[in-house]
Amino acid sequence: MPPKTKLRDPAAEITFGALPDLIGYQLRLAQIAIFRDFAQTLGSYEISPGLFGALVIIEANPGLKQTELARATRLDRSTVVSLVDNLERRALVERRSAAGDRRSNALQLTPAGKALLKKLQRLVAEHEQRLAANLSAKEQLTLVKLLEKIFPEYR
Amino acid sequence: MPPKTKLRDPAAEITFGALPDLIGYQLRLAQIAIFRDFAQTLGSYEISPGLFGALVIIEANPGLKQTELARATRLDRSTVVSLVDNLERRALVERRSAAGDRRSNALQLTPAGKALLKKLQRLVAEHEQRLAANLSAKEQLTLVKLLEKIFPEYR
DNA sequence: TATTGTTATACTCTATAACTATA
DNA sequence: TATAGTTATAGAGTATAACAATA
Repeated sequence: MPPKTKLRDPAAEITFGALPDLIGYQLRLAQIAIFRDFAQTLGSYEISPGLFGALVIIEANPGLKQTELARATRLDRSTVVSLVDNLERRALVERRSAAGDRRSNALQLTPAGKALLKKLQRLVAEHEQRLAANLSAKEQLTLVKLLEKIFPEYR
Repeated sequence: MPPKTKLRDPAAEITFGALPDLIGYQLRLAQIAIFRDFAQTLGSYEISPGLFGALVIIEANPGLKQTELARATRLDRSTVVSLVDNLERRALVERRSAAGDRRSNALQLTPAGKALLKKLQRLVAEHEQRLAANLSAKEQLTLVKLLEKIFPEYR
């Protein structure tokens, strides 16, 4: 007799094979959930995790060039152009002329950008509390430390 | 004098403000690196983490319906249509007629699908070893356990 | 009425390649 | 020659809404 695939009991639970043991899989699942909560938390502001990160980096490094922002965010230079377009259209970021190199832009938050970022940071802190609701303070620290050990050579 | 934004020293390193302490941020960084290594590892096979996960789930639950696959992968039903189209076009998955309900498809791996999945699983195991290269066996286990505690209500 | 799969459509995120202006 | 920013374009991945077939 040829080997036939045994079909599953349609009433049975779906199983996930070896997936749940994979770090990559659990990380992806966690991120899907995190992304949804993030979007819901910042709902009215139309700010993605990527845009939030860019705002934080620009605030921490006022005057940085787009190429530097691209490196810091792991995005292509061309992708950063639309990202900055987006933030500038909303008057959160300004492209200033950089002192000493007329090719590059010096990025800065506008006062409105700074004010918005303050609000966002409060909301993101709440979001972090929610995602870590089942983790002790010590576990949260451990988690960050372990995540930092994944492909540290690419950071 | 009006408060002026102090520009950063152009020779200085870029800093990341409060981002590195955020679980969500570290998770995103880790995932970007993992995704790139995954793609490189499975390079010639054109299989994304999502497609790999779908193959594993179909193998573990032969005969499952598209709607069930959608739930398991956290994708919309319509997204699963193109996912299955993709795998069926490559003769890795078959849509069989489901016994007892002519609306639904019973999904199964083809022999070619099973053979490919075996190869992929070996490659993914290598990929996991690489991403966890800096983690002890105990740390790997801890990491998975901690990740499972993030928004468990969405799993 | 409700569910399954499907289609048409659109939106977000991202990259590659080619261009320009400056260095 | 090389770099900074830009544009045009394309591809992946995803979702929403409306529909036909079937339950």
